[in-house]
Amino acid sequence: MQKTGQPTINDVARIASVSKKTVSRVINRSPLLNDDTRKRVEDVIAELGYIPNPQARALALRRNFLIGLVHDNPNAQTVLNVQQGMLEALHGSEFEMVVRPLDRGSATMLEDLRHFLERQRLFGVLLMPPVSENDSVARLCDAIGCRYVRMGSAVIDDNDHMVASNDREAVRIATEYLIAQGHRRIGLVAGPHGFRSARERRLGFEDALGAAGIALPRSMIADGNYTFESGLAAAERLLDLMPRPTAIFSSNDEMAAGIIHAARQRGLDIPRDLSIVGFDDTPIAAHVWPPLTTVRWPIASMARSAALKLIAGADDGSDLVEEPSLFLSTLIRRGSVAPPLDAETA
Amino acid sequence: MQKTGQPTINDVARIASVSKKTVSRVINRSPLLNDDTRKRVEDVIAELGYIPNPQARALALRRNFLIGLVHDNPNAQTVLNVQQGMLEALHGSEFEMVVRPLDRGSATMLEDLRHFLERQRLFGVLLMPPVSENDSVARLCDAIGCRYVRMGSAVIDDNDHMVASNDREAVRIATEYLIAQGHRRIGLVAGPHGFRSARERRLGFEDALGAAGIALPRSMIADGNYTFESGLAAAERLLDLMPRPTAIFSSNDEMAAGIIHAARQRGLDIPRDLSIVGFDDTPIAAHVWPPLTTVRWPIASMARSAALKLIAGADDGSDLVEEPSLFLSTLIRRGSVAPPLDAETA
DNA sequence: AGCGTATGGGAAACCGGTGTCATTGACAAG
DNA sequence: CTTGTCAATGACACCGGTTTCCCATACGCT
Repeated sequence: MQKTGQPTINDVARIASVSKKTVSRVINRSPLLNDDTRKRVEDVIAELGYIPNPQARALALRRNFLIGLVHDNPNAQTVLNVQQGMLEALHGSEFEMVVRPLDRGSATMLEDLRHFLERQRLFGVLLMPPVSENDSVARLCDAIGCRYVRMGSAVIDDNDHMVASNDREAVRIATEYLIAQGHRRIGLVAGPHGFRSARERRLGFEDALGAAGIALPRSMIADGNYTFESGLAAAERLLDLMPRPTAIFSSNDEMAAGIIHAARQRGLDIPRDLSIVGFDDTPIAAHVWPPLTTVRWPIASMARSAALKLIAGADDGSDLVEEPSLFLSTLIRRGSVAPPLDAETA
Repeated sequence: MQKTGQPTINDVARIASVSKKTVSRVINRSPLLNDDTRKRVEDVIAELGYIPNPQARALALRRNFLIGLVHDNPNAQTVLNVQQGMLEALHGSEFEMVVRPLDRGSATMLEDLRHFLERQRLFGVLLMPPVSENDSVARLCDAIGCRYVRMGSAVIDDNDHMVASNDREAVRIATEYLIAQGHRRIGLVAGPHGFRSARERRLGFEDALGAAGIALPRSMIADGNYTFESGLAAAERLLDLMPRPTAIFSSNDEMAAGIIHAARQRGLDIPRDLSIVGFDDTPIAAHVWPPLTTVRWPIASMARSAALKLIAGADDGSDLVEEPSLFLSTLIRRGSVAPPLDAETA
């Protein structure tokens, strides 16, 4: 009877006149193998174009080779950067990536995730912010026995479960840069409540102002939710102030684009009348006019590292190089910052 | 001995005092079952929280429940919209989505894909443009026995394997709109060679001009490659012309943003001095100033439909509703188009 | 009562791998 | 010449489902 599908381990074993087990040993690079035998089996494998069936392997090994990406991040570029970083790490391994967006705000979010994890029995999941900041999600993974690594803007878990950037420090440095340019009235467009990144960035902002002895009236802080529109609305509030700020730090680029928009509508020139610093260094930052000075967040590298952490120890050759847990963001200087006008007159 | 993992079909069978096969029948809703038995088994399943192991199922059924998304599209928003549409379709089914970016231009691209498909034995793949336009990829899927559906901007395969938008017609309508506003010198920023969408959009543009009896000198066409930078460069070429165009159709939004950028650098006012129409309706279109008049491409719906086509017939309850194969793009009018100045003086 | 037939349900093989343990032969040590 | 050790390999059960086939019972009919 003609076999229809791909060759199996049995075909290889039969043709090479060895047992399945020996073929299995060849595949798994067992050291206890005669070189002649190995060669013979390898030849047959090559000739047949045999590829082990991952489903069967998964069943026998009682674990599968799927890594989940769980996210509820609204920014497409960010999500795709993470995907790219993950896939880079998974490339060459036997793991594949399955993507699971979560509906933040949905009451059944946790239940959905549990269902997903239990059904698919994933080898591990990578948690993207903001859902990664949710401790009950991490506890759920633990309870189910699913490995996980969280990405975030501050260290909120042990090194094996965490890959973080130093948002607070990065924003402090960015703000210090504005201060060094001579700015004293600096506004903040904050991120949404409940986002750890929003909090870290705000703290970094306050750190810098505090260290420079600059007062931060509540009116200089406007809330946003990381969207273009919210940035626009926040900027309108800030630009109505008398005197108005000479610089604004925006907690992400998307909102910074909204701020630019708002400033332009009032006929303000950037950076002459208003300096702006963003965060993320998404493509939008380089595409607005003027190009945005912003903080670059090494997101793909973080995701890559997170994925490597996840599959570390999964026998398949991945060396036990300790993956870093902290990634440093850097300030990218472009054209949206200049000294304030009133500094020149001083 | 304490079982460590999740309950299996054997546990259910033992506790319900039936055979594995009967449990299997319950799971698969076999009609030849006594209601009492069914109830009893269902109770045990609920009590244990039993969930069938997809790996074991995949092995026994000789097929798995993974749908691949194969893409080499540089636009993050587009890719994510497709993912969202796919996941919508897959939601509630037992299928999961695995993502596979391809390195267009890589010589081993086809070999990489073959390797991926053979190893993972995917149930099916969804092909995004531009790779979906590559016939050898489709043939590869056929040869391997992997189902596939292609997304594209023109019908290039039979309805079972294709979900298309009507780019040509949509661009014709968009261009007719520019003509109706009074424009006669209209430039085109074309997409990259080898992209079907680029060709279709160009053809639609030419259709409209031809029907209106407007000549299209070669100089009015500038090549781009769908990136912001290429749009900027193309616009610089077009805006150097004497007389310069009063309107430009850009084959996508990203390049349109570049055109806006270039126009602004020359002190041109949009839309007074230059009207611009884009394509895609990505978020960028609403965020540039002025908001971009563009063609909206129902990409998530297309992806949803494509995924439904893929899993159609996979027993699991999905009705045999015939999924549409052609999706209509629509013109979204925003602020980047106005009548030309010289029309007013005429 | 005897018999065919439909229906519910079980035993065992199978899917394609891996783990455990036994077997074999070669060789060094006693 | 035995015995022990070790390297190389095979036999067989197992992972958790599905499929095939077969049996037992209940029912309708003559």
